[in-house]
Amino acid sequence: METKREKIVLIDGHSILNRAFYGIPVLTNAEGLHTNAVYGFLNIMFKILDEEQADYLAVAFDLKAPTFRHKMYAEYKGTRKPMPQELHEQVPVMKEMLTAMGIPLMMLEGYEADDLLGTVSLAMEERGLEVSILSGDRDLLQLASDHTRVRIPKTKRTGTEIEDYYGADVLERCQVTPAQIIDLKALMGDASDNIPGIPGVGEKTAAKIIGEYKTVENAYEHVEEIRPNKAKESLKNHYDLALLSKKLATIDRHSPFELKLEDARIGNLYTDAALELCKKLEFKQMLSRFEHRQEHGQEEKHFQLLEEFSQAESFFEKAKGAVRIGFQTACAPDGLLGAALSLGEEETAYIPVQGFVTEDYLKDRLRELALQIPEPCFLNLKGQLDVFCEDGKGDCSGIQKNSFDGAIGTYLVNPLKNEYTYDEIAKDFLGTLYPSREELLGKKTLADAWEQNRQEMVRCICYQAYTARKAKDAIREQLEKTGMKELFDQVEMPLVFALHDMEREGVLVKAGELKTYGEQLQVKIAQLEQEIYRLAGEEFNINSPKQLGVILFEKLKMPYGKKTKTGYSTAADVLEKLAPDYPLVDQILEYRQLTKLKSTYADGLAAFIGPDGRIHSRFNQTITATGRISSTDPNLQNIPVRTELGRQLRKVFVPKEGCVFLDGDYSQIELRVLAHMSGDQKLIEAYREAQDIHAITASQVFHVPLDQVTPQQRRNAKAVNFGIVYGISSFGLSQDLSITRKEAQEYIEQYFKTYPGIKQFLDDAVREAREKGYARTLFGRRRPVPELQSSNFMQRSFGERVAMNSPIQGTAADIIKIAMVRVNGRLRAEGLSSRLVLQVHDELLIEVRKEELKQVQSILREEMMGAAKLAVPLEIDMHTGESWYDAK
DNA sequence: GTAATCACG
DNA sequence: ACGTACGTGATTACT
Repeated sequence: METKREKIVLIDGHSILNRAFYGIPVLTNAEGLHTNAVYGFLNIMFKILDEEQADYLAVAFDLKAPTFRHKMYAEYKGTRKPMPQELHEQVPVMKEMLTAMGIPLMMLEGYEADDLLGTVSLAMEERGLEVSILSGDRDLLQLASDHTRVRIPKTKRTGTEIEDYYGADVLERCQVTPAQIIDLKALMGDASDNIPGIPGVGEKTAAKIIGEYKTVENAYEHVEEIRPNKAKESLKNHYDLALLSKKLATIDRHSPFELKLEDARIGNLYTDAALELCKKLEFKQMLSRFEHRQEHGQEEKHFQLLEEFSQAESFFEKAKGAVRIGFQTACAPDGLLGAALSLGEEETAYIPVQGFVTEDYLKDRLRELALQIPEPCFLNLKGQLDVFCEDGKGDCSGIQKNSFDGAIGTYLVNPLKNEYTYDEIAKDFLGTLYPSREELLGKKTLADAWEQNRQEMVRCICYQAYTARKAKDAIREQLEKTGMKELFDQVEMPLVFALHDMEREGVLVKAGELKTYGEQLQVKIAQLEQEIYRLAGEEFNINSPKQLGVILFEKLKMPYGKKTKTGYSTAADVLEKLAPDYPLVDQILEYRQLTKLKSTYADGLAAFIGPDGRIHSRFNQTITATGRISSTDPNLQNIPVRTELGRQLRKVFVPKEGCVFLDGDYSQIELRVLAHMSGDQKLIEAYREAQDIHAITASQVFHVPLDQVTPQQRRNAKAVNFGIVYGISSFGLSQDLSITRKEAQEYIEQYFKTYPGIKQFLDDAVREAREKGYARTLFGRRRPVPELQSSNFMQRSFGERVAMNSPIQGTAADIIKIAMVRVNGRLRAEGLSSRLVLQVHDELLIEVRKEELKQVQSILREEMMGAAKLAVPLEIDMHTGESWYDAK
């Protein structure tokens, strides 16, 4: 019987860490420690181990002290470029992690990792093992043989693919033997490894020479035969360099390093120490590996499934005496499946709708409890409010007073998280690791999971109720510590109810007219399509930027402006520059506009019209980094308005019978916020004086009387005003205005000279964000800006713009949220049946009962204008109409 | 699943 | 030298 050869995997530590660092976007833990390289390293390491089922593993690192080969090179030319701080700080962490996993580190004073890999691979091969060397460095190809495989990870668009080289593969793909890789590098050099090579000899020439003469030495024996002449001369002039380069490129396979094989045997990688480190680094996905391997019984909660009516009854009886309860309902599209309640550490139970526990019974009990107990707790309350509101009227006021939503609280504490699920919240505030919903249920719906995987489904719902109750104190503590208690209690929590009301209300859409609109578009699209094919001389997919690029820039040889990662840019701003000269481009722009309207809006919206004829979009409160809300399924915050054809769409959004639309929108709220926050006297006065702020800006910046400002000057001033709000840069402004950077820079300087308070404010905003780690709004909302610590210029610049923009955009978001809460509250308090239906960042749309119009107009005006007391007035424009189109 | 494009504030 | 405006979401093509 043939015995299987044992396998060892050897990893080139710095090389893989380096690849991971540049391949994975910034990742930091709560302490601000960068973790992306360690994360990427572990990912690829696990992938290799899973795939190879190896028996042994060791990782090689260079030591800090200059090695023999470095020294030689240092004599030749300086030292290596230092690695960035963000990577540097991860090296010890990586070593700690490997050590925690019981993986030996191979290091030896005076030798590079390459040498250790070369030495150990040779020794292991001689002992009869199969060797795999994992490295990003092609230098190591010289180590490949029949039993040593060099594995080089490549980052492809589809993910990481690994190129494998045995000895024969090197010959096949590089046209030289592994040993000749050394000679090849000696001639062509390797910048990344600081091998100088022969000047003027690149990859092609080097391959040709080595292909013919096999070694550097032999090449010099026949140096006179070498062609081209340039290469020959360079070789002759740099003999010493060739020898040095060869020495540098040669990996020492006989260093005095010895790996004790038993130390490298792969045991349990998922040790307690590694688990702790993963927790500290916040490697959530990595942690699931630990959970699968170790029985972590200690965290298993006492979750009960109460299937009998009598059990449910007595549980509810006990619940009545509780102070704090965590709630989590389980909803399916067609009704309530059940609910979990968490009363205390050992008292969390799931009660399914079945038998005598009917949906109505359960709802009544839940509502009753939530109204009665002092501290009802939730995660994602808005999604559950239908269950807790009184039937019919949708009145949730009863539970509004005390209820606490931990997901909203967590969002305020850190708005950059992708998810605010129970497992994330437990990790952040309880320091415990619960299996996520995905881990428990996969992609199953709750209803399916209840049928197929009952135990896990119950655990999932119970974890949510449990975490909602358990995490409350820790979250509140953070909110107080960070000065966001008031924002949470007075704005975000009440907003949950306002948003719920809006979602429930929906907005009426004329389905028939929407359909007609789409059909009219389709007719024009078909015509344009034919015209485009005619002008292009062939049929192609106009929607494919790739195909379009080929037609425009290769076939028709139009000058291309920008390039994207994958090809020519066909974005609108590029095409607009071409449109005057090419009728085809003009047609394509129109085609784009029409197809967008058709697919996203005409067809897209139609699919969301419910049985009640209305669209119930979702308004998300935990998505944006700045504090704005977002709208999905469908997005009603980007309905066209800028072009007339698109704007027509708004005619299908109408009030119901007996109602009109009332629309209020803030006039330049962000600039007004800027005027207030900066305290710039000139800008404040400008706003107190007159309406047209852009013209005033132009007048002051360009030193011309207000009545002599040209339209061009006004446009420029307007662009600068926008730029300021976005975190001004001369590049961005020059792009926007199609001027040079220098001119843009002059505008900016002139602007700052006119409004010195603004310059001061923006500088302070960046400085404060850099010092404290976050930007802050007028109402105390925070946005972390970790990019400011980056050593990468581009990322740091981005951080600076964010630090300037977030307080402005965020404060405007705070203000309209306050207005919404107050408007919604007054509509209900004053017994009106008019309701908010949409919010579009600086605009509110209300469906108003006609007889309530006067009263609602006052409410909307008062609450929008009065939402904040600023140094400048908060002006609004208000309109009524029989459609959204008419009300704007 | 990602990239490109384009709709909004 | 670097190579961008801030914040979102939906659709389409393509791998």
